[in-house]
Amino acid sequence: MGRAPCCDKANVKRGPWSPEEDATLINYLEKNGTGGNWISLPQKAGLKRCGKSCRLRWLNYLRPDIKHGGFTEEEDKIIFSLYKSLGSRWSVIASKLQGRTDNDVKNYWNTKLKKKFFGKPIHQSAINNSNMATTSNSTQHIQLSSLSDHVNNSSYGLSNQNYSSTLPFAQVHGQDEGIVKTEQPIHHFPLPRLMEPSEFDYNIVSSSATSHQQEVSGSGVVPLLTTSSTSSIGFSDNYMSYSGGNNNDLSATTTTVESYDDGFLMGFGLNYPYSSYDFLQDFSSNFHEKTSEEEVVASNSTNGNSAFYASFTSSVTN
DNA sequence: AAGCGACGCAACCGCTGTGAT
DNA sequence: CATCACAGCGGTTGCGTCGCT
Repeated sequence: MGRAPCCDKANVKRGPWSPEEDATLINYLEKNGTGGNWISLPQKAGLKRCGKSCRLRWLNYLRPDIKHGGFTEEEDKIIFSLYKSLGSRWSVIASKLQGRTDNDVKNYWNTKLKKKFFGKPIHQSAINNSNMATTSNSTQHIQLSSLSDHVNNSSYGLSNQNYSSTLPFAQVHGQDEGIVKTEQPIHHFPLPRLMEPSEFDYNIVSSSATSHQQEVSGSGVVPLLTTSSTSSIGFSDNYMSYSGGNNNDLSATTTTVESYDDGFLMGFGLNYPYSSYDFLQDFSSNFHEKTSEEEVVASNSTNGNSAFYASFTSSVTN
C-alpha cells in the first residue's frame, strides 16, 4: 500500500505565492506557530495550499531571519570548503551560514559557484582525445572524467604513459618570467575526481627520485614526495600540464602562481614536507589568494586540486 | 522591436529518516 | 517489530527576466 498523499492535490493552489497568501501565512505563524504539524496548517490558516508548500515558503522565504541578496566572497569560500568535505548536504552547509537556506545555497551553487570553482563544461573533442598517449608538439587535452577510469582500471596507471608535449602558454611565458623552462618536457595529466583524505593510503610512500623523475609505485595517493626538484603546473580550460625541472626561483615548500588570460601556471616544490592533502589545502588557498580577482582563472582551482592528485598518482619519467 | 536562448530562483516532487503508536 | 504519518532533504522543474542577435 502506498503512502497517502500529504494533501488533496486537486484542491490546492500551486505555483508562485501571492502577497496576500504570504501575509496570511505570516500572520498565522506569528500568532500560532506551526503547532508541530504543517499538514493541517493551511486549513487552519485558511490557505488553499499544501502543507509542504507552506513549510517551504516559510522556511525558504518568509522567515524573518533569512538573509536575502548576494553571497559574499567569504560565504563562497565556506560553501566551497564544506562542499569539498561534505558533498551536497545543503542543509548542513546552510546551517553554517547565518540566514541562508539550503535551497538558497543549493541554487547558488548550481548556478554560480559550481562554474566559478569547476570551470566551463568540457568540450566533446576533449573526450575523444582522452585516451591519447602520444607525443606531439601540441597540447594534449585530456578529459576530466577519464582518469576515474584510469584509476579504477589500472592502479592509477599512468606509469607507462608519458604525455610529453609543449604547453602553448609555457612557450609564451617561459624562463624569462621565471615559471617554466620551456626546453623541459611538459607532461599532461588527466584530471581525476577529487579524493578525500580518508581515501588515501598513507602507507604508500614514493621512492626517492632525482629531478625529472618521480617513481610512484602501487595504488593510492602518495602522501609524501621526496624528490627535491621543483616543478610547475599549468591549467587552462580544465586541463592541467606539468613541467618538471630545477627552477630554483621557486620555493620548495610554497606555491607560486602566475595567471594569464587563458589559465595560470603554478610553481611548487616536490619536497613538500606534509601530506598531499595538506599540500592540496595549501595549494588551494594559495591559488585562491593569488587569483581571486580573476574569475576565469579561479574557475579552474578545483580542477587544480584534482590534477594535483593525478600528478602524484602517476609515474613520470623523462 | 521581436525572437530566442541563457540564467536565476522559487517551487515542486519524491525519497528517506524518525518518532509515535 | 511493523506500520504509519510527518518533517526534512536533495534533485529537478517551471517560469520570469535579461541580454544578445
